[in-house]
Amino acid sequence: MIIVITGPTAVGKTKLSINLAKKYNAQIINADSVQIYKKIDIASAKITDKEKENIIHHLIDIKNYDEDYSVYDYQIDARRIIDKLEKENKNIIIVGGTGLYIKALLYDYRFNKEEKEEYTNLTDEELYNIILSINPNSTVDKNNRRRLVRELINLKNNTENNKGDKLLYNDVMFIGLTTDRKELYERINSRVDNMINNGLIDEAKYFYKLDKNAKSLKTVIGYKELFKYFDNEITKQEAIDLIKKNSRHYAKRQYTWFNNKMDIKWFNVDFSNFDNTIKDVIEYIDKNKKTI
RNA sequence: GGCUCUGUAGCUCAGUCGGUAGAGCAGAGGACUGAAAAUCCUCGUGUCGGCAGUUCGAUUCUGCCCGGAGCCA
Repeated sequence: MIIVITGPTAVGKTKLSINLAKKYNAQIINADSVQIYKKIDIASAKITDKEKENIIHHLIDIKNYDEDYSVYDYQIDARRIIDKLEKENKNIIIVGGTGLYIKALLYDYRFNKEEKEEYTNLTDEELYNIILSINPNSTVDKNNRRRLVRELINLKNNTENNKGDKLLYNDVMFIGLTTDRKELYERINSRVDNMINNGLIDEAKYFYKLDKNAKSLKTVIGYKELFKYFDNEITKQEAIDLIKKNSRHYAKRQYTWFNNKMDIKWFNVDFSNFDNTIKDVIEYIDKNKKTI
């Protein structure tokens, strides 16, 4: 059985995952694109060794900040782990908020080996025109450089995206934790304050000194804002407010993905008594599981 | 008490030489196949502080009133 636990940031996914892992004797596979990296701990609200309660966690802390990692790698790594665990008849819990990673892992997303290319010498418009000359029916977003570059690479490699809507594994349950928007935003705001009080600034400073332009670091919410503060572009308070805002926006984007790309069974979290939430989820799993 | 400025979208403000108004932020919705905590797109009707006057017509001009800021006494 594979249980996917997802949802926006700050709703209690980690806590639920440990409870379910104990209940179903499962191992956990991380599905958070930032927790892949070592030492990005506070910023990513990574589970601590103590909180793991001896549950085996995969794909956490497997890369250094100066190493690249992408969906492509994740798909390979995570599928390998699933295959191994399924052979051993183990239950699997996938936890994380990176929707694309989950989708690419469990559905038939196909990536091909390829050369990297940035096309730095071409403008967006030039890229767009080249794409149209090769494929007049292209629907790429002409303002989105990342997509333009991607599209052109695909065209040059003659690879087309498959539909990717076929689930590759049996007995998978998608569980989402949610709460109303106002409550979520309040939790996000206070979580950011906690991070600040628990050493986020030191953690960011550590990486800032190492390499503030590292690809893996400069996109992390909590670092990118503090880096601006270290560069004296904004005040500390402005940085904190920015972190909160970006976290809120991030949560909103997560919802857009989950609501439109995946079929998820949502549970409203009872924050006053989380055990109720755990009970509801277990009830649902026991009713819908096909194996074990 | 007198003088000056000010009251417009949740917030900060712009604007209408009189024809009922628009930006930024906040917020909302969406896209998404190799940085996805990324990247990108779309969305702004609100007694224009209140009452009266002038006017075909006032948020815009005038008067009074009620808030706010400053200066002088």
